[in-house]
Amino acid sequence: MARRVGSDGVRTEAAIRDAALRLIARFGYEALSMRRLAEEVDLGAAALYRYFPNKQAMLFSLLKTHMTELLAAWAKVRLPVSASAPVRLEAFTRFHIRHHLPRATGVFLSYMELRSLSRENFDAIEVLRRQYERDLAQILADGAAAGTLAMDHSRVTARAIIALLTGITTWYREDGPLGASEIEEIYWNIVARMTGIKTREAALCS
Amino acid sequence: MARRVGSDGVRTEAAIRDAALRLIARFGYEALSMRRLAEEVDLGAAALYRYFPNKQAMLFSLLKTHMTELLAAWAKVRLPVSASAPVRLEAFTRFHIRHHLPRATGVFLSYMELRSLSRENFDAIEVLRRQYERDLAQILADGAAAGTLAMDHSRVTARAIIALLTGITTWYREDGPLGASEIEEIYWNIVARMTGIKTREAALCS
DNA sequence: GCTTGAATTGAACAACTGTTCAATTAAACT
DNA sequence: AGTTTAATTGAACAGTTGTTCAATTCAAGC
Repeated sequence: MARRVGSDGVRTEAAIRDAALRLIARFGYEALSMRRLAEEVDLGAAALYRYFPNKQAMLFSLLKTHMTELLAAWAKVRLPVSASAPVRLEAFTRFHIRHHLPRATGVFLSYMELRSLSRENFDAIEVLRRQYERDLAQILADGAAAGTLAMDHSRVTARAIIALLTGITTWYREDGPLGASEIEEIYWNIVARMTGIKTREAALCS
Repeated sequence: MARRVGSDGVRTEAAIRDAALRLIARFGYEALSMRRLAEEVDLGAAALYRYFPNKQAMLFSLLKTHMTELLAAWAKVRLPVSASAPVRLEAFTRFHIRHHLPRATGVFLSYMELRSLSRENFDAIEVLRRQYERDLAQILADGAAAGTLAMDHSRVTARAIIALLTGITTWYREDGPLGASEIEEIYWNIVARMTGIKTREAALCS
């Protein structure tokens, strides 16, 4: 039967999280039963309760991990405010695409299953989401103030950009016609245009 | 009252559809039980099966109605190809926002619960969705060909625009700080910029 | 080999699932 | 009135749900 790695509970937990992400993305949180998930990782359903106190906590843990990983990864590549807004914006755009494309299932979950969270769990995730959004809005506001970007509402534009970039994951396929780097270029051009960049690709507006 | 069909069966069905839309948007399709839905409209659970053959058919009906209404409404305001691409694009943008803002729950469902559809039901909805998307892509392609718009990939840009516009429904609140018409202006400016419009607001690029 | 403690299990629980159907009520038509 | 048809129901069916727990298997330390 299941040839588990014994006391290496870490690998087991990772396998559970992985399967849970995949199955929830495919069928939805409510539609996924603990028995089905357990079967996927060759365990009895009861064994799952050694890794998560209950189903809701499992979902919360998945979503929270996704968001904290996102913020941690962004913190690593984020440019200092001393850099110009267009350069910081390009860094954000490329980072967002690079980080999200290989994590399509996690992204999907994070935007779809928020409603399955209890109120307090939802609030905890929302705080993280807004932090990310605010970071982008700040870049846009800085650019508008410095005259290197041109847009009407930095907060609204930030939301629009994130929606547009995240939407990639709904149609991107690894074996599709467009490669990740092509997509990166196309979308960076789009973002550059919609924020009225002036320092780069000025030819676009001539 | 002269019709043979039902006392006010139509009104009952509308009430059921309404409640179903609301409850599914809030808790998800899988999480909504027929008994809970029936309770919401003061019926026994069994009575629902007079209006829909089963739960899956109900969801499909809701999503299909949403999409056909969208396409029908768009067909009414769509401009002929004789009009310039920028004008047609503006019509599309404003239409999309006006149509979606008062239908937030339906929109949410249409993008969230696709995975809860059976394969064939999914395909039927997908056909409609792509038709809408192709319509926008055609406008962009026409504009690019005529030189009145400038973008790299009309298909990709069409998806980006729809994602960005539809994303409004995730944060728009009727009692929020931004009114519908304000949002319409902001987003039309965004779309105009990202498609490199040349005939209007040329000052943006100067 | 024996002990220890963690990992896993099968069985059980009570509640809930979508769906069916004969029986019943409500309404419409004659 | 009565007759016909539509609308609704309660009860039942056969599964499934998340979760608990005593009993068991397992891997490592002695």
